[in-house]
Amino acid sequence: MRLSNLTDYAIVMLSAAARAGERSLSAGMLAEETGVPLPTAQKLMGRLAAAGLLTSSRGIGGGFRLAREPANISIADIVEAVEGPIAMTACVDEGRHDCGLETACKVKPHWGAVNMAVKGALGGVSLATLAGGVA
Amino acid sequence: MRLSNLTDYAIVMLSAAARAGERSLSAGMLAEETGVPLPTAQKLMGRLAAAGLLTSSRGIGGGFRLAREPANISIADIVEAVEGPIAMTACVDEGRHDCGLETACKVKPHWGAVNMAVKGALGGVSLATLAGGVA
DNA sequence: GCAAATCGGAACGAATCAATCCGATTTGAG
DNA sequence: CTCAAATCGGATTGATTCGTTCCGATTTGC
Repeated sequence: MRLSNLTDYAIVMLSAAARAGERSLSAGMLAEETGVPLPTAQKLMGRLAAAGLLTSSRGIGGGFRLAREPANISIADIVEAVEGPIAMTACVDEGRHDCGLETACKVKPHWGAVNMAVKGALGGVSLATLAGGVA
Repeated sequence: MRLSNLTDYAIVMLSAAARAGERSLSAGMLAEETGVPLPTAQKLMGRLAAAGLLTSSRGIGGGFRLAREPANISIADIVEAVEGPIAMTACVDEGRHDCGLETACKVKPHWGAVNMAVKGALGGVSLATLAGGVA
C-alpha cells in the first residue's frame, strides 16, 4: 500500500511543470528544480511522454510541456502512467487468471468495488490542487 | 499502486475465518480451505496474530480465531497489519526525512489529504462486506 | 511421562524496483 | 551545405523488497 518512489518523483516533477505553464522545460532543468537525479528524471519524463501526459520537443530549445490542463490531470493518471494500470490484486487485472485460489475465492466479486473506490480517491485530486498551493 | 500478494492472501484467509465464526481453525485447515501454500499461510497467520487481528491457541485443538467482529475489521486494518502503516510516500512516514527533495517540495503538505482519502476508501470496506457475499 | 500437534522465528531464492549509462535523433549556427 | 551542440530514447546493471520454504520452541491431551 505504498506508491513507488518513481511515482512520487513524477508527481513532484509534474507539479513543477504545471507551475512553469507553457514553457518547455528540459529534463536537466526539471531535475535541478526538483532535486531528482538526472538519469531518473530522464527516464520518468520519457515514460510520462509515452503515456500522453507530456509532449516532448527535441533539439536545442526543446524539452517537455504539459499536454493537458493541470486541472484535468489526476493522481490516478500519473500513477497509471508510471506504474501501469491500477489493479489492487491479480484478479482485477484483465486476463490474469493464475490466481490459484479461484476455486474457493468468494472475495473476488468485491474487489472491483474496492478498486474503484481507491481509484476514485486518487482521481479526485488533480495537479492543480497539488501545485496550486492554497487550493 | 498494487497491494502485495501477501495482503491478498491475508484478506482471503480472514474472510474464510469470518465464515467459520467462533471455531478455531488451524493454519493447515485455512491453507487447504483457501488454497494458499501452507508455509506462507503460517507466516501470515503469525503476523496477523501479532497485529492483534487474530487470537492464537496452541496445543492439539488449537488454531486461530478472529479477535473482533467481522464488521469491525476493515481492509485498511489488514493492510496495515501485513504491509505496515499506510504511507503513500516517505514524507508521510513519521520521522523519515531522507527525501532529498524537501527544499523545493511544495507538494508535501497535500500528501496527508491524499493518504487520508485512500485510507478512508479502504477503511470503508469491512470483512463482513467481503465475506457476506450478498451484502 | 510421553507423544502428537501446533505456533513462532530464521534462512534462502526470486522478482520487481530504482538508478546509471550510452546511443540515435534533431535543431541551430557557421 | 556541413558541422557541432543539445536533446530524447532505450538498454544495462545493481539494490531492495517480496515471496517462499524450512526448522526449532511451546503447549496440550493421553
